[in-house]
Amino acid sequence: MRADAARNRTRLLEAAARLVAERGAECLTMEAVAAAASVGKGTVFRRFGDRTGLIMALLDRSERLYQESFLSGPPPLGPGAPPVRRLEAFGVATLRHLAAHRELLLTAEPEACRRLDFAPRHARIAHVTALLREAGVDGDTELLAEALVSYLDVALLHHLTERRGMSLDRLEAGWHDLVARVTRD
Amino acid sequence: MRADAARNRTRLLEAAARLVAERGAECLTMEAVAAAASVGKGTVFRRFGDRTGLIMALLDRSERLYQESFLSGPPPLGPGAPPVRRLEAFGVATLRHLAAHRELLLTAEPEACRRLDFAPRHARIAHVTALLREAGVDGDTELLAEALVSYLDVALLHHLTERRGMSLDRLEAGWHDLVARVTRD
DNA sequence: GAGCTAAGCGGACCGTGGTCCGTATGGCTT
DNA sequence: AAGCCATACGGACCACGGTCCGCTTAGCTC
Repeated sequence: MRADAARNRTRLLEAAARLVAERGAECLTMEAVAAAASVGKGTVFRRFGDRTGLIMALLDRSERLYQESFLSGPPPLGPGAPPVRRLEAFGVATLRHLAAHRELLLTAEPEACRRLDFAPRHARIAHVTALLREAGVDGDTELLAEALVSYLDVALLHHLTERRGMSLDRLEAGWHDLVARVTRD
Repeated sequence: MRADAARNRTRLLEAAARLVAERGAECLTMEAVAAAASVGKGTVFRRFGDRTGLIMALLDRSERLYQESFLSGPPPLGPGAPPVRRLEAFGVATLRHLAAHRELLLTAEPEACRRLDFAPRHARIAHVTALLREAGVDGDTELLAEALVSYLDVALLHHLTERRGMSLDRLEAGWHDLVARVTRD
């Protein structure tokens, strides 16, 4: 990547972050970001592909931390704790991660529906599948993982907390319950 | 509703159905429907609110039939069979319903993500909640229903069958497994 | 440092969903 | 039959995501 491209990339990310901070995620239009970074609109698209790509780039740092925490962090989230315990912690961590970035993720989702195969989800599926197997769950663990991870969804989280008035605590308890039901033999 | 409005409504629905049949769901743009019905674009929006509304109207008949089948149809889907058996049948019926209208539903979904509260989903949640209680499942049945219904999602179905190459049979088996795990005590 | 070329840039342009508002008319009242 | 007005119409208009392509420039080569 050429120097000017790298510079523009960081300028765009900074401008985008500033926009979100000052005016909310809804004002994060591609044109506004371009203008705020004093750059052409085409440049934004070349750097990030599309709106979802830009948002993913914005969340990248947080996503890495989150991912590391369950892949190699301390127990009970990371390795060292029994698999079911890790699964419980994973769901809670994920719900909180989603809640923290809810605003941004929701404005990205329209595109992401089609992108149910985007990288973060893949990682979650793989992780849950591994934990289920480790826990000795038999049957179609891959599909079971898909079902479980579907519960850990921003849109669902948003719907249940905002529209249906459920607390995050309740969702977390729901996850514990779900894991317990699925893993007991 | 005035007579001309009613006439335009049916003309629009016919035009939309024709468009989908002839050129696929992707060509179902609001402007194309308006043109095909020889009507102004504004009229389409007034009648159906937005694109999702139009698509829901298009699927309304099928949705009613589907809904009736599990609310008052013959067992094991309808009343008469034991609740767990009905739950199993419900999932299979829903997966097939979704698969049948996949194309149309997918092009509507972008909007529908925000609309996790749209009527059909409500009905499904209510139904599953009732069956879980009837089956003697204790705990947060409402939330458990949300988790189960999240598995019955067009976008997920599409992803798993097209992108991951799973068969519909496998998804149905996965539902049976899920129900078994959740309801056993 | 001149010349070359791939990489990058930017903004005009397009399609689509959705809004708005001035105009037309169905159909009720008298 | 005439008058009235709520209802409905239609298309110009807007915002935004995304594409395209002719122009610019970083930075390597000689």
